Amino acid sequence: MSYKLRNEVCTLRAAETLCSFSPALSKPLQETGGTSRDSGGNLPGRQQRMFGRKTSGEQCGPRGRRRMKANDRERHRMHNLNSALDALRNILPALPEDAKLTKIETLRFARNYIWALTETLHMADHHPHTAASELRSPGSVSSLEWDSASPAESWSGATADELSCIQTSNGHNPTTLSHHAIVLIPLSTTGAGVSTETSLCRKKEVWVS
DNA sequence: TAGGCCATCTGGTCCT
DNA sequence: AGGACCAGATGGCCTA
Repeated sequence: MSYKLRNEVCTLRAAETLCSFSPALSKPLQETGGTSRDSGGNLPGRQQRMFGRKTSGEQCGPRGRRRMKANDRERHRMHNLNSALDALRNILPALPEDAKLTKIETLRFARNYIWALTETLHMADHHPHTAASELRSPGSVSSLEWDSASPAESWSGATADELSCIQTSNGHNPTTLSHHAIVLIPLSTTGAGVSTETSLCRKKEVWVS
């Protein structure tokens, strides 16, 4: 089962569980819960257990109603947060269709990506005459953790103006992506003494399309 | 089977 | 008072 499908099932069950608590709440969920995740599928085990769980939201009375409203808002808030993450994933460089970054991966990759772009701009200011035609073929490879917490440190092997473009694995199975890499193929401005390829990769494995 | 990831519920805290 | 935000808890699914 793909990552995406797994989450579809998960959200579906939660949605239907919610409906079981209060049919009235199913509407906002369908409207905002955003996404295709809320449609289709059957209702296996997890929901059965959720049905059985006694929550304060199930209780009638003012307190129970307040809790249910708060739960609804919280759910809505988290859906918005996830939508923002999806939007962020969409503007990150060319990931394969099926490959969805996890939340933490998305944030870390975005951070690293921004860092790379910033450094590229910075170096472009210092070397305005540098042309894309000077792109060289990759040579040595230095592997870096894909979700490195500190891009500036992790990418110290390459000067900033080397970081020019980003490629990704084009594997179709999302689980394969976790074993492959997103690779920054650098531009060389001087052609001397610099590493020619820097990668963001997971599990120390570099894969270049 | 353990670990990772996820959605949801929940109570506390802060803000308007 | 009510909403937003946060972090902990819970439980399901998947992969290695």
